[in-house]
Amino acid sequence: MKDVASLAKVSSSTVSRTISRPDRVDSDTLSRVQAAIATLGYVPDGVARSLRTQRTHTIGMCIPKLGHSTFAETVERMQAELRAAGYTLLLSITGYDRQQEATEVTAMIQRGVDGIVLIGGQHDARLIALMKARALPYVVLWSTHDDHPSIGFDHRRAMVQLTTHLTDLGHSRIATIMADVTQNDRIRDRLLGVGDALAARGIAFPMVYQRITQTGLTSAGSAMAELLALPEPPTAVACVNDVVAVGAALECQRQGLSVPRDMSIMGFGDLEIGAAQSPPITTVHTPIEAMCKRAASYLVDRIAGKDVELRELLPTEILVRGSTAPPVARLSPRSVQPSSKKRVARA
Amino acid sequence: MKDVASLAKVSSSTVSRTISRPDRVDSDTLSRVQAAIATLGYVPDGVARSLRTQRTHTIGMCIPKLGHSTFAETVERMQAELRAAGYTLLLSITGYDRQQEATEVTAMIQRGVDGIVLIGGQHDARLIALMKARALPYVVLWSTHDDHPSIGFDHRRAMVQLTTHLTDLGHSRIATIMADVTQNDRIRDRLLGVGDALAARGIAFPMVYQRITQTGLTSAGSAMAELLALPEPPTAVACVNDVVAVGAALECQRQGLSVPRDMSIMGFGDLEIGAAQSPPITTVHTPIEAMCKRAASYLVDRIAGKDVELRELLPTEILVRGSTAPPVARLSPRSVQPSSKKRVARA
DNA sequence: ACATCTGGTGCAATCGATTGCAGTCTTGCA
DNA sequence: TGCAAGACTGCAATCGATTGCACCAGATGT
Repeated sequence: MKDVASLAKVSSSTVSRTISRPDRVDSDTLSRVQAAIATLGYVPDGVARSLRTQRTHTIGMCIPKLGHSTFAETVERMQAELRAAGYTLLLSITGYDRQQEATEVTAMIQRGVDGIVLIGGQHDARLIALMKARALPYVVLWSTHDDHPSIGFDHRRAMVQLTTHLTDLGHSRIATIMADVTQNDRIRDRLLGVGDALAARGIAFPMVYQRITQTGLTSAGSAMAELLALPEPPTAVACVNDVVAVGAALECQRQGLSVPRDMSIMGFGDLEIGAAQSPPITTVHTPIEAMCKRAASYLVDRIAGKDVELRELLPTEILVRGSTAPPVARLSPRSVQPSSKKRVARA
Repeated sequence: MKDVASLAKVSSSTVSRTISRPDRVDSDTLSRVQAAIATLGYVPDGVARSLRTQRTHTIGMCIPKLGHSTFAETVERMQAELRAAGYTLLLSITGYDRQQEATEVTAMIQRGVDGIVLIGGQHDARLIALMKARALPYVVLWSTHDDHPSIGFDHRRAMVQLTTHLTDLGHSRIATIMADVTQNDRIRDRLLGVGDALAARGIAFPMVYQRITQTGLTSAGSAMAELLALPEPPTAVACVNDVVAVGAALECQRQGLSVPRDMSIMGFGDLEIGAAQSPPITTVHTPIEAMCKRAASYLVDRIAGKDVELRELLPTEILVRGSTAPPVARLSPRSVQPSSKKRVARA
């Protein structure tokens, strides 16, 4: 910067102003300085700028997993939104480990991020305290909470609707393939939703019907195989997400069962992998783009010092597709629907 | 920091040393300072430290896409490796847009990243010049190049092997579903590999057999449909990656064709989505973990000032699985193999 | 003709750490 | 007892920008 200044025969203040507020600089001087910048290939030092302005234009984001999951899209969207606002994303993948997350976010805070994006409501208490103490803007995605600025979906309600769709079809032996509930409030809510819907119809929901698995086609397949091996296997399975649903469907296919005739299968999240299947998987659409848009603009506003709030539940949309149909055993003519037709219900 | 210093009745130098080189501080003083740090909840300012040390412990990474692709795993691995070395990842997704990539990486450089990770060999010339001018360590993943520190695979050779597997089975009408070659040297190499293998056997490779598509189950399905609609459809299809292969297989299934009896399908990359299919997709395994390990340690060494080089081709492994078999028309008893068995060849 | 305003520029303090050097106090050894 | 070595600690410069304030010249108003 000093070199630029002396080459253009101005002070460093003017160089600085040339970059940050060109309108405050005489047009003659401006072009002289710009020429100097060009010939010297000067790139301003963001670290020094950040030290002075106390702003890094960097947002930290922690997600549990990137692999075959919905979070990839969340990251992609979030990154796009933030880039548009002039921010860069610091990413960390913490594998559902709260402690790890706390460590990583603390490191991010040390690096001076202007804001934080987290997934879900369960976090290390000291981490939350740290962010609040520093008045560091942050936002929680994928679920909504009283004690966090957050935007998400009503997982429980969506699952009630989805499960009610199954009971309406006449199913009474309904199983779930979920992930470990303790690590994840969103999945807990989905499981509760299944319970709600079944309880409302007085349908039993025995523990043997509640399988736990990792997200992944293979492990989902094993879980499905276990269900099929039961003395009285279910006629329908609600899965924690579309990947698991596809894994379950593939296992059925492998065992010579037809979906949806012999087994109805539901997913969650409306991923392409589910939509492209034949039959396509009945699921619930989660408007990730809208979620990321709102979250990003909240964060940006918050960083700008605005006193905004965010505590929002976005509507979800049940997508009834070909993978669910009435059970063969107790096919009641009244409730039969052409299973290939698409029906939509709003939440 | 000043507060901590005065509370502990030492100078700020000592506070600094307490954090960075505790062995240089008297144990009494040390504990006094640590106590002060704890009571004040002091977190050192990484930006200031970076300004002074000229090191941010941050690595910038640009990838083309995150969605349903192999790059998710690359990011996840890379992040894990770098974290272990004390680095945080700055991520940007640039959608195969070179200009965008240049802009984003420049922004990262301004933010003071210690190193850069890029995918593939095609980049904006000014960007490369900028990195070289600043002697900024960087590494290219997924393909190897003379003019970049790089580590990848021999896509062409792997594809030759894969295609030769098809010709060995007796196929002579072999099509490809690739992505746009102009944006991506890796895909170009794979396409060249198909050409090589076919030329070696004197088999024609007409343009109608060379479909271009986006990665994605749905668009892959349409490409497959187009191939099937040809007056003389292929008997085997080599796809740009496993996602596309699965999309193609699903389309076949939808049209009532059986894989591999009526159509042999090959993928690339050994993703779970391909392995979990029935039949599982024949593909080539790319050792992403090893690649990321080597790349990360190269970068770390480079940042540490070591004068290391990296220009490596990692071995790939052809995984012959159930989705490929001899064509029905010219089934020659000698070359038939049980299609569910797995056979492995090293590259 | 004089006071006032305004646009353009430079000075110098500041952001919050790190670190070479020098000073002080022990301790060890001859 | 004297002196060197060694262990701690503090001083102050430094990293590279930003920005409030002061200053100056020229324009404007009365």
